Amino acid sequence: MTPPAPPDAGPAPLSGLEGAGAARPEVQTEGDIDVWVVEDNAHMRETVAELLDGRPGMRCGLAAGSCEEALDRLEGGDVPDVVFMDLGLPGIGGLDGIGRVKSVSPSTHVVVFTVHDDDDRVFEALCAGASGYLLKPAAADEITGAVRTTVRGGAPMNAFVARRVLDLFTDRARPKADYGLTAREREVLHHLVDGRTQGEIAEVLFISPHTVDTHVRNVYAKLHVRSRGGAVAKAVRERLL
Amino acid sequence: MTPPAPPDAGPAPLSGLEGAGAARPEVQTEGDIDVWVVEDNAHMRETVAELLDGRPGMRCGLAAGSCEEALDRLEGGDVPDVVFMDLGLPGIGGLDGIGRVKSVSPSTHVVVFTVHDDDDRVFEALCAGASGYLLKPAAADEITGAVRTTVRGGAPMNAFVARRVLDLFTDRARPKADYGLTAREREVLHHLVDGRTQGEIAEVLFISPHTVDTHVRNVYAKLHVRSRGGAVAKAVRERLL
DNA sequence: GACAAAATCGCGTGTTCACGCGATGCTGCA
DNA sequence: TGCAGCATCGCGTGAACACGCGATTTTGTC
Repeated sequence: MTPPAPPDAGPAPLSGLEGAGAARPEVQTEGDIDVWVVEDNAHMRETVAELLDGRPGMRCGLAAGSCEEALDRLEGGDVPDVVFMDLGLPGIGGLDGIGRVKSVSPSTHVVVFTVHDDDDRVFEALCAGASGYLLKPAAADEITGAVRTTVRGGAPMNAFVARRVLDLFTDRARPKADYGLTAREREVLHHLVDGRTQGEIAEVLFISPHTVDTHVRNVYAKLHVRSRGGAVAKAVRERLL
Repeated sequence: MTPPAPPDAGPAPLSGLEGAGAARPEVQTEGDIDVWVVEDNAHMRETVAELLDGRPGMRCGLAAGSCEEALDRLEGGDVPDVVFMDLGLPGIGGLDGIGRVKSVSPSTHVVVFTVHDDDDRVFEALCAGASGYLLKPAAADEITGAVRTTVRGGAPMNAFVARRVLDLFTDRARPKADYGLTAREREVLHHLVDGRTQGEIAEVLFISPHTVDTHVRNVYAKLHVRSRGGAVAKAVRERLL
């Protein structure tokens, strides 16, 4: 887990909140982390952009109001290190935007930045390739910290989003239909998934092939399928074993 | 994501580090969060236990050196809110321990507390039902924060563990063997998974059943299976579609 | 333009499957 | 004491499958 310690300008100095457009250092070294902000709310966009530009070791290379704008720049050849992506965007939504950004530039880390924290959006965003999930409102240090964490190979998200991720991916949420299969039927189904023929199953279970046949029929009936392929697919997909 | 705001005694007062066994308040209200610590290193165990007992709103109900000890108490009827579980334990290991604790008391949150952060252990721990993953060494506030976060429905873990979780569950890490299937073969395989017969597939694709048969054979050869069930299972399990 | 890979089509044969229509025991439960 | 649910066994039939051994055409690439 030891962070690979890539581009980082050391611990962020306690610089406090930057004043509105005051004298900010315009030095943008090539080694800086290039962060793009895609956010339709102009005020929020500017605030974040200024925050990023005001911190050493990072800069805001683009503050776009839409995915289209960012994608244009991307296809132009520019490649940011991190993209902060709002989800509630006009035109190409943020969820689609994540996938498009990643397909054009797989090395770019996309961090979702949104007020929405429902299961579906979290799930889809992460499946689309997001490397982090930040909730608005976020403190300045949360945002800059997320940038540094991300380029170091971490996935910034709070504990509640993390829990959602866990629940989503470990199926604790899923009801897990069982179709009323008996133990014996499940056992037979298991062998079917392993690619065995009815005859082979009969040998393994020390029962008649006819009995296996009966079990298979019952499984088909309960799973509402009419073929081996359908039964196996349903069993694997819905984890009925 | 709004935390359901359950038992919580407000923000932890900045109590500093507690002195060694000094006069600590022995008030243990029934409403306190009951935390058990399972950790074979006596010094670490005592340190954490004292930390927990020293904070308002929580108490350490058990400081055990082994899973067996904790499981005995569990089966005796005691049910903690949170269990801090070390992974490198003698006897029943921590990974097994998680599953056992959860099976006896599903409502108990198990938080892993370990120095190990490799993929396999993180994966197995979370699959076994862990609600969080804390890395040693951890600051006092990290530990008590993790307790509060957990009972509020969060999953405490740092950004690097979170990234591991993401990578593990979204298969970004997995090489994703493709067995050299051609586009057409993948298409046919897809229909097989959907439970269609070769004749039906032929109709859908406007080709001869013989051609479908050939494709199916090639798929079998490439997947090293000799039956429909085997092919479908492999396709679904390894996401070849 | 040659060559390889892929996609297409064909036949025959033995095996396995899906399903129709039975049947007998055993167990738990009302 | 039923009676339902489960597991077991049996036979027959037509369809689908797995595989052996061909073939031609299309497509892409060097």
